[in-house]
Amino acid sequence: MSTGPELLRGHLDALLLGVLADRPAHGYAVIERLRERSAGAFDLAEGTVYPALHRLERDGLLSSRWSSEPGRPRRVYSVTRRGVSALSAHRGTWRSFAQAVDRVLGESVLSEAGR
Amino acid sequence: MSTGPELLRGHLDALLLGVLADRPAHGYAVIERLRERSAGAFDLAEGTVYPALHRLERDGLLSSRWSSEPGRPRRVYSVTRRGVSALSAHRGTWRSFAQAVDRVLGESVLSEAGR
DNA sequence: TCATGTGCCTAGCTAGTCTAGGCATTGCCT
DNA sequence: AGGCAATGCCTAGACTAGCTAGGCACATGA
Repeated sequence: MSTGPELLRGHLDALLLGVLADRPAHGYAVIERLRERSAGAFDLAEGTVYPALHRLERDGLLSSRWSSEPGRPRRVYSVTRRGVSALSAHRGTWRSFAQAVDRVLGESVLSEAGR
Repeated sequence: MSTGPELLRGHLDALLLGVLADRPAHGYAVIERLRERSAGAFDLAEGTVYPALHRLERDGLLSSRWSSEPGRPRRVYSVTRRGVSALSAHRGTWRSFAQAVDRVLGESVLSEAGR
């Protein structure tokens, strides 16, 4: 990740559900889309994404099927109904989190200049 | 934390520097200020905050002295010059991170409604 | 005197992410 | 034909930041 390590912690599920809510995709494509959508900020390793996808499927937020299209076999993931509502919850959580950080980081902007 | 576990990962240093940049404080007060400023979103355990303060001091971003005022002994932390610039860097990192998450989470808002 | 709030601290756990590997297919270039 | 890069899947184990759960001491007021 170009934004620095560790920042992602706890937000990955939301991001994966976010890209997949748009339209289904296989793991490799998820990584690319995440990189594109974030303008390069999220450049995740496969070892980060695949286990997370598996976990989300195990928890019923994603479902997968093997693509029947010719060429390399791909596991295509879709967001389930439960996944959609989980994403919606994640969005709310993210908003409060971001707002809280903004408040803490923002309120001392003025005092910063006077140092 | 009321916003959920794990989300804080990697953002704690920025938050601590943020509250202390306003004015120096001792650990216990840092926790209270964080709770107030975030409107209850960040309600951190002492076991989270104290080790982090120690680490920041070890890294030269904070300095501490024992309060000479009557009453209970308190270790009061101030942000050092290096801490101020670290905070500024953290602000930049936070902005790109938040922007990237917003982009990933935001772009599928419309498609969410049609489900 | 006994509980509650304040205030400091740390050892060890937990869990999500990352590292570092492995494997197979496709397509291109020489 | 051979080789290499890109695609595409996977997992075991390491790493580490934050959390749990405990300890200690003083102040205050009931």
